[in-house]
Amino acid sequence: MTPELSPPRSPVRPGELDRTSPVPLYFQVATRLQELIENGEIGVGARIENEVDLAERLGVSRPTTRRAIQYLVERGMLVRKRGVGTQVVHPKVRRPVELTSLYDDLVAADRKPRTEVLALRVVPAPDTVADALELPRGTEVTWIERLRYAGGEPLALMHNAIPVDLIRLAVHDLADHGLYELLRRAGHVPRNATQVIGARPANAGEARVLQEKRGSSLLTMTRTAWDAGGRPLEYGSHVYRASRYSFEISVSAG
Amino acid sequence: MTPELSPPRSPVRPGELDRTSPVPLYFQVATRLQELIENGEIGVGARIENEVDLAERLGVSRPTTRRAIQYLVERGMLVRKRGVGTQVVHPKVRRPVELTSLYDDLVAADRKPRTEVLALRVVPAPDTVADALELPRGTEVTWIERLRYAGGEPLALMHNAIPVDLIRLAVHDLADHGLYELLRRAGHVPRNATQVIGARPANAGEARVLQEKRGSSLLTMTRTAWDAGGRPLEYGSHVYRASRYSFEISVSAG
DNA sequence: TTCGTCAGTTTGTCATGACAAAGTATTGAC
DNA sequence: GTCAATACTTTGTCATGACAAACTGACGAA
Repeated sequence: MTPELSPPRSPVRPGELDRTSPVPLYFQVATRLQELIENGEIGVGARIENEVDLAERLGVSRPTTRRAIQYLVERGMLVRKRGVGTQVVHPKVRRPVELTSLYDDLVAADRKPRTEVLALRVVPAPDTVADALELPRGTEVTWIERLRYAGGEPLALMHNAIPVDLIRLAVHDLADHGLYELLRRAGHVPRNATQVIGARPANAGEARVLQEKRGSSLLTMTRTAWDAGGRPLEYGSHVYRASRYSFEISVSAG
Repeated sequence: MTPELSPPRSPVRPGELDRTSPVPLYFQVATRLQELIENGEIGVGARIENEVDLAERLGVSRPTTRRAIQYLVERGMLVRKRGVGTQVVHPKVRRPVELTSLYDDLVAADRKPRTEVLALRVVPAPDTVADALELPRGTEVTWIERLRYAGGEPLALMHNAIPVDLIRLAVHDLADHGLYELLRRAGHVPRNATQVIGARPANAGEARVLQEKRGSSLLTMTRTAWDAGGRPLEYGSHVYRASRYSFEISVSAG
């Protein structure tokens, strides 16, 4: 029943820990373990060394080792069973570590994104937008309209609203970078978001800028994003060409 | 800048802890804190008592208190800042605790779901399905086709494949319960999933059963779900009427 | 006023030690 | 041979103690 009972490997060598570093010990251990797993040096299903031995061999305490392992358990790379041990789980279930934006995704997929900024101005927020951003109705927000290209073809028409006091945006910044990258650089790290994804036929204006036929299917997405403290960062209302794009989403419970 | 600096409340009273219970102390503390937060007895933005005092007052060690708080931090209810304290965050950003299925969602929204089972048989898995479920190509799987109604109207056409050795399914079970509920009841708890969401026009057959016009927009979703150990539980390929349904998704990083 | 310094508060990291609970493997009785 | 009891392994829980790092606010010097 038990998978390959390969002899527990030696995951991390003691010399690799740096006690003078500002990086916490548990994090150094976790990072090294993660590398070994991602490089396949500890195969899927294999058991890692038990906590007690690992701690002793590395010269750290058991709680420190435990915390390192726990860190990887929480992001779904390892599973622990009392009385059995700790095993590496299949890579597919691992949780994404950051909230990504379309631009980041396209860059990562080498699809050569380009952004055309259609509008950038400060306007009073419509009620739905103000409610989403938890601002008093009528508060002014930075309003952005962008056309996103990938591989030379139009892909999405994007509308965003951002609280004015959060960040000063310039057209050339938006042309060269994703919105989330700019927010992060300004110290506002998106951490939670709710998205509503739907579909509808394209109207005439959308069909024109997206080079689709009128009536063809579009994916729609409205999103509100918050930082770790629950502060609303961004409201977005976007349409994507369904013929060229789909959402890939990882969900994990617990 | 700081929100209401209400005096730190007394969140948990010492008498509420039961050291003879098999429920871990840290979990008892966490549960009680969670109740207080959800009941609004500790308001959004309010600071909770600091770790050291709380531990002393409850008669538990600081690590135990810390672990309780950490538990709530990880599910997004609390935020900690070194040198500042621990605050309650806005309810909107809290992470869902379970992977829900369409049926559960409809029940919760009181939209009176009904399910018509169109097919339930064992067939050799197509290659894409076998790959998704990590089975050898050609392995037999349980294949389900269902038509899901809500409020008397057709809503979605659903196709699922499930490893045969996982669960024995009966038509009447599927008619009365969601697939995830049945899986959970059989001891297979879905924990992670990847979904790909897209859109396309309806073909003739889909339009007929869903009572839509041919060519109207449909939402498509393919999903693979795994349990905590990384074992594939289910592959699904579904289409939804875009005019009646949209996906609401919470994403959280870290 | 403005800036830096310093003390105080609070969370973050780490070590050591102990016992409990769950699962596995072995042993022994029948 | 089968089954139950036992020993062993491994993770889970909890306590105590210590110091570090980040933030706040008050104070004082320029």
